Amino acid sequence: MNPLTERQKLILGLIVQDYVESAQPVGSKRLVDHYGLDVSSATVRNEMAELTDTGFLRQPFTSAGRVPTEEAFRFFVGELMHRQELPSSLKHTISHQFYQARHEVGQWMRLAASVLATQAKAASLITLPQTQQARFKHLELIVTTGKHVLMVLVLESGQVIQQMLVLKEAFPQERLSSTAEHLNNILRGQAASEMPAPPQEMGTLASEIFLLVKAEMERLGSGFGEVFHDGWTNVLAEPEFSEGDAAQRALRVLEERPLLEDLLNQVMNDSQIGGVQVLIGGEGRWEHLNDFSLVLARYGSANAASGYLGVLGPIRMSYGRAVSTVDYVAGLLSDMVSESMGGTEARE
Amino acid sequence: MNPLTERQKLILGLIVQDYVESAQPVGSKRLVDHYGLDVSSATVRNEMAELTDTGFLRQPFTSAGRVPTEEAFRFFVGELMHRQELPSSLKHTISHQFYQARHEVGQWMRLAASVLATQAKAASLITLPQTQQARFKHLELIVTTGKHVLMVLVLESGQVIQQMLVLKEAFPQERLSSTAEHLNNILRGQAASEMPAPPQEMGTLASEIFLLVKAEMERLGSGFGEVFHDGWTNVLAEPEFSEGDAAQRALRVLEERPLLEDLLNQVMNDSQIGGVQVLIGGEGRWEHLNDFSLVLARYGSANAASGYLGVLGPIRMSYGRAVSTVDYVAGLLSDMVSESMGGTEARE
DNA sequence: TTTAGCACTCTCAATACGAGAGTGCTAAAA
DNA sequence: TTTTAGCACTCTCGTATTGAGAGTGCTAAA
Repeated sequence: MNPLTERQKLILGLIVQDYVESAQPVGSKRLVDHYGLDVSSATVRNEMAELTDTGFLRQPFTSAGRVPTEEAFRFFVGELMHRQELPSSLKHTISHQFYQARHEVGQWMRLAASVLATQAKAASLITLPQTQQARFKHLELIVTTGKHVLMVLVLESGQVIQQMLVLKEAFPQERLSSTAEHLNNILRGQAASEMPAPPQEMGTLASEIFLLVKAEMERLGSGFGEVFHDGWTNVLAEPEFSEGDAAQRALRVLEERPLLEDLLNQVMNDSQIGGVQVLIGGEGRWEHLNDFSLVLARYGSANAASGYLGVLGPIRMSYGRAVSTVDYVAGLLSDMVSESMGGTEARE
Repeated sequence: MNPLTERQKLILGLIVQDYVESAQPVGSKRLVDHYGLDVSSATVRNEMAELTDTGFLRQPFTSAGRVPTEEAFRFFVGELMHRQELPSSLKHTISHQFYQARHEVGQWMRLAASVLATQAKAASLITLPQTQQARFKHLELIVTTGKHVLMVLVLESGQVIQQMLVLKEAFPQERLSSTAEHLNNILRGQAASEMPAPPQEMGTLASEIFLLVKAEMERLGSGFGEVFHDGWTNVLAEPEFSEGDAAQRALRVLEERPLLEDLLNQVMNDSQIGGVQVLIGGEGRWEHLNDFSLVLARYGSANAASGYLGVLGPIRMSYGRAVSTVDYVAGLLSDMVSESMGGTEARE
């Protein structure tokens, strides 16, 4: 209830720090010995008793050391933690790697997943950058052989969708090109929701393609598409998951798509690009995350495409490192998005 | 040494079957009771003692039941197993789902991973279909805004590569289209290895794009690209992985790319499309797979693109189900590949 | 060759016990 | 009033012990 004294904050911070490193309950004596406190262990014990009453610490059993509660981690993240920025030499290396991967979105994603996982020593998740509302930009139809036609659909956000179509009959490339050109003129700048039914006078070929384009843009609007990830072995290596079903529960976040979509929508629904959200434990809402924490951010640019990224680790994770890593990578990806899709903001 | 008698084969088969279901060592009495053998448990014990000498069974400790060795599973898969085909109603449902996903390769992959994981109750892995040698088919350059240009590169295998380029100066669409057309004429049908250096007389823009195309096609040639997967929770749910580091070792197959590439290259190097390879235990060569088995197949069409797919589960897995599932899905994907890239075989 | 019978072996679960760690409390010191 | 030393107390964890039970291997008879 009462605000914590400075000394209590110090002790709480040290307990969190020690527990994060050791995964062991922390005792009063250990605290005094290792961190050179200028009070005795008895004094620490008194403070610890108080912190236990306040709900920040708990004892696994009568005479073990103390373990921080989820509440303590939330307090730590909110008020005690200081970021552990990546060394700038490392930042240079990383941004150089991103520069080399600049051409292909899939490569950014894999790289970002790998960097997040390695630096935060946790599992990482990233969704593809997507627009709120997909808008048509350009359509290209390319004959491959006979009835097989490759449809390449470009959205204003820069997303590209490719589909292989098998038509009922073969058409020459010129016919397909002119059809594509025709549709380009009709559809440019439109969202799926604004598209009418194909006009009566439109040819069979054109209206078939029209409907495919519309259907595909509608499909794009739902869900996050592919989710990239890395570093699950980091999580499985943590002692708290060496037995029991916790690890399995966490993997469900990856494999049961609705779970992840629900989670991101609820946690990030009002978050701006630039901030980092920390979810500690299931927060009573997500049982399968009961022993895990998530550090999440949104990246991209507000009026073009944006996506989510984050790391998942044990509650006992190094938040200082995780938050600054997530923040840094989110910034990098935001730069990548606005650079490579640079034109799109000009629509304003 | 001596070939097994029919009765020994029967008993070995039953032990494997029972152990797969129960995950418990199998005793002689249990065998007689549950499977209605018309011999006594003492007789079974004698046979079991012999099978133990031969190396097909082992006892976890002096007086537990018997557990099949890896050798036994290999024998089982080779000679005793009968496939457990999926019910045909299920096959219909599945092939219908594939039909609906026919337009986009990523969707096939996700669907196939999901079907494999669900039906074989194991983790699934699939690589994208790729050609041995990427051949240029078509290039398209699309202005997005100002200096930002989208490059769409189509290969004869049907693969499409998209890249966002930022040029040094802005060009009008017509200029880019004619450059693309020019390159299309020069490069059609060529593999990266056959491409010369860009001719001197070629313009700066054209040769810049030329080099990008070449570099990208070379990059494509190495590695499997993205690997789709599903069903790791199935594996983590197995009792043998509830503790220990086995689960972590298995996930490394996914997260350490060279491991997977090495594995697929060695196991599948001479395999034809149509066959199923079974890898039981690490086979002494892959330590991290020591407690796991893999059922692998190649799909695609020999002269167009092909890829690998398979499931990973405990050694104690239901091979009958896994083999027929992998085989069935491989067949489906092969059909998808040859249908959607149908034209390509015509090159012959 | 098969089978009944039986002694034997080894695991697993339950129990007991001591060492050790860390606490909470009390009373003295600052 | 706050801090500290001292100490009894509590509880876990590792080790040792024990008994029940499961399943075997062997022997001798069918």
